[in-house]
Amino acid sequence: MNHGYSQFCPVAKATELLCERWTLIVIRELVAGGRHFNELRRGLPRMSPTLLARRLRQLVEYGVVTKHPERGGQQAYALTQSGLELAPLIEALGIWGHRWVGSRLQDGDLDAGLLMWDIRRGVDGSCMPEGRIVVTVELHDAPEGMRQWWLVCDDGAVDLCLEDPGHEVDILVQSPLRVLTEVWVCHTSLQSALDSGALRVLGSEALTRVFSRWFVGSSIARAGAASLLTNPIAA
Amino acid sequence: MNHGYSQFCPVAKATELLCERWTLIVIRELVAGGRHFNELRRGLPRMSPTLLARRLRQLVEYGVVTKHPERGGQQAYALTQSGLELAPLIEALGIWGHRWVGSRLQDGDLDAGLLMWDIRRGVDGSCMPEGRIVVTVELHDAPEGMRQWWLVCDDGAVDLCLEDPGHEVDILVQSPLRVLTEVWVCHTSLQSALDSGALRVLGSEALTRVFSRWFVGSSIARAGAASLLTNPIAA
DNA sequence: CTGCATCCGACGCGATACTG
DNA sequence: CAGTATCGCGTCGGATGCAG
Repeated sequence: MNHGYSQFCPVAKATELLCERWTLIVIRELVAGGRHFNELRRGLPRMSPTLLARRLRQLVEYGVVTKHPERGGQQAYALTQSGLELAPLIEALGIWGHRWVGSRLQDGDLDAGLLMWDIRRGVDGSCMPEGRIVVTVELHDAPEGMRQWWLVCDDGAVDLCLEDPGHEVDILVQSPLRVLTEVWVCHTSLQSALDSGALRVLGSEALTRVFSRWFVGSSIARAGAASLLTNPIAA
Repeated sequence: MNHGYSQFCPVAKATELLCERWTLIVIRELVAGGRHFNELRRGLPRMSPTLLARRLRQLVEYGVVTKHPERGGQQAYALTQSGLELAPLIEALGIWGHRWVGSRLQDGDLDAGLLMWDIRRGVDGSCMPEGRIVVTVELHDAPEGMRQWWLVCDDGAVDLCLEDPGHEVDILVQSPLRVLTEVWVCHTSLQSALDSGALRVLGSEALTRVFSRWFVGSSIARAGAASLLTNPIAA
């Protein structure tokens, strides 16, 4: 017996491929726009490169992902049609997870680097005014070396730095890691985090108002929160 | 590190629970109506009872399944609200699997006992005329002892036997295991299997005509085939 | 018969280090 | 940057046993 289920059922055949450890998380990264090996790794900090390589190879083999070389020796991964059709499935899984296991965030699930990486690609750049806006995030209880971050927004594009890029800071965010994470995954509203005083946003009034529209939460979490509104949990 | 992903993303949290080995297949069995431990086992012939017990315990712990004793010392498992909300997800997974990995049926995926068990609960009993109808299935290339089956239909209910119940046979089906499986999962149409001569349905003309409406294929495979019609794979 | 618990062997996985 | 090499451990599968 290999790793299969020895079942003809289409659910079992799909599960054989998709529900091996890490596979769906890798696909989530690809759906979110990851293209290169080490770019994917940033969204998968606890996955060993060996296993990521193996999973990508499997996905290519099953026709879910393509891999082709770019100039400079880089390899570019992309979802095929069959992979793109997994996007609604990932979203449904996220909605279910948000609704039913979202409150089970253990301390071990908190990760400052992962959070900031997800924020970098998830904020709504179209909200920001023209020109360069620098947002500093201070996570005072994060591990040493992961406490201060800079998000440099320039015409919709966002850069993430762990070292001071030297620009003037426009918005300063201060929060415990857990609070910022819970706001980002739409488990707590930004407003209630502000009201409680756990999270602070400092800057000009105009910019702090923009912040609340810019910092909307990860797209998957937003979908989960939206489905909660239309379909509340029965008491 | 335990078995988690150390990620706050709702997809990762859902995956931690749902995408462990066998978990989704167990839920599929519950969605399909399985209630008791050994009833579930019939749909999971390659899963060890130890692991099934462990998975059920996990699902109860996460509030996806409830377990309560019935008269006679039996335990009844049932999906909670959160478990019921996984049904569309399972279906979507089945549709994807049918579309993209359905043709990857290896010989090891064929299982006469599992097929007949799935047929037993998947046929459309409402098509059958009043009174008792006995359908015999002969899978001549199945393993010794799994070659002849009786489906006794009585007012919508269907009984599956591996030994001759002694009634008169109304419909006789003869087929290789692979052909009947592929028809059941809607990978081959019943008509083309009949035309090729691989599959034979013997009996009165009226009953063999009923058979084609009765033997419609597993519900998950039907959903997959239907989605193929409305959304064909681009060439 | 149902619903597990226990033991053991195999292998998938994680961590770390290293290479073209 | 994009992986491969190696090794130890944990989890899974299979067989067996057993209580209600």
